[in-house]
Amino acid sequence: MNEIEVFRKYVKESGLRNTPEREVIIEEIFLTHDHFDVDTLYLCLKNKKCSISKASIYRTIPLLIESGLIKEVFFEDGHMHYEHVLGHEHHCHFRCLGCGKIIEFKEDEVMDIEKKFSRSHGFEVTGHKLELFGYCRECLKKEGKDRRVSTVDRVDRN
Amino acid sequence: MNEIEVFRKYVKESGLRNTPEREVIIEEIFLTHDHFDVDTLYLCLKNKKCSISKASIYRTIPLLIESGLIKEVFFEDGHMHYEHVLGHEHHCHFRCLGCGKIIEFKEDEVMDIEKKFSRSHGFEVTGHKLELFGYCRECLKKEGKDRRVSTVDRVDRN
DNA sequence: ATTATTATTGAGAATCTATTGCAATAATAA
DNA sequence: TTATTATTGCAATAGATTCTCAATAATAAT
Ligand SMILES: [Mn+2]
Ligand SMILES: [Mn+2]
Ligand SMILES: [Zn+2]
Ligand SMILES: [Zn+2]
Repeated sequence: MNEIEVFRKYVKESGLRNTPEREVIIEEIFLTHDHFDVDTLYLCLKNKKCSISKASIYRTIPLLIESGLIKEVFFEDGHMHYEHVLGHEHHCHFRCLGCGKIIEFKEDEVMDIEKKFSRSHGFEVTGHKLELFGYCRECLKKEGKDRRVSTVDRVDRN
Repeated sequence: MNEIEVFRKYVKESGLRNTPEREVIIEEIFLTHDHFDVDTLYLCLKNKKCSISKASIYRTIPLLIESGLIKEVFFEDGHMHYEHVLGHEHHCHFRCLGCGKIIEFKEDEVMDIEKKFSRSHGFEVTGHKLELFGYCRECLKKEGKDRRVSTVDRVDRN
């Protein structure tokens, strides 16, 4: 099932109605694999044949989340950013404090942390969000200061 | 050095000026160890002898972050929430999707993830933010459905 | 201690994101 | 084809944060 089919199914099962506006929004979102936000999405659609009101976009976002198509990634620059869920396996993010670049990476060890916490607290853990931050290679080079450690692990953080 | 002393040092070194308003804000923040947000901080101060304008609070927050006293924890309910850095060792958060409760916990394994990522990418990782979410014991009990797994680990998530 | 410099304050205006009311429209079911 | 009512677009609104500006006050220099 592609994103449109998933959404149609969700809409039907929820007693909602599908509309061309909603499908256009979904198509635009899934045109790339990038993170996105409401405003750039709105402007992209505006610069094409089909312009859709911001209100409709804002009203569609929760439906896309509810239907499992997208999710919130992070709040930045005063507004929320989203990313695909369908067709993307779960991943973590690294944010460069120098240039703002976001790098995605896959990490299984977090599952161990989930399990450990779940076991020790008797909670059910359904997911996580992990963000690392620091400085990317380019930014380190730019600053002249090379990465402090290379093969040897860094010691004592705090 | 306590929080006031740290801030005075920061202010001096940065060529800024210290003010009673700023010290009152800092004192109020460090009165408890809880997460906080601008509005409740503003109301707390208003309900005491010393009322301080919201503008000043908003202008002080970045200074407190810059001086290493506090940091952003998460954006929720339409506004940012903060927590202490000074006097609090780094920790992760669990958020109950049922009741909204936040649980703090300490976790060393994330350091391994940092190191692993740092090594494999040649980046310098300076920190991280890990949030788990799911359902707390009370919410599981309330729902009748007990935690799915107890001693045996849960398998296959996605 | 006095004065000069200029960062900071408070009040309100302005901005920005996100939500909502409402009349017109259109998707579904009968 | 008709009836029902969810959805749309627009404008109004709410809420958080920033900004403007005149008055104030913290520091540095007399
Ligand atoms: Mn991502
Ligand atoms: Mn915390
Ligand atoms: Zn960078
Ligand atoms: Zn709970």
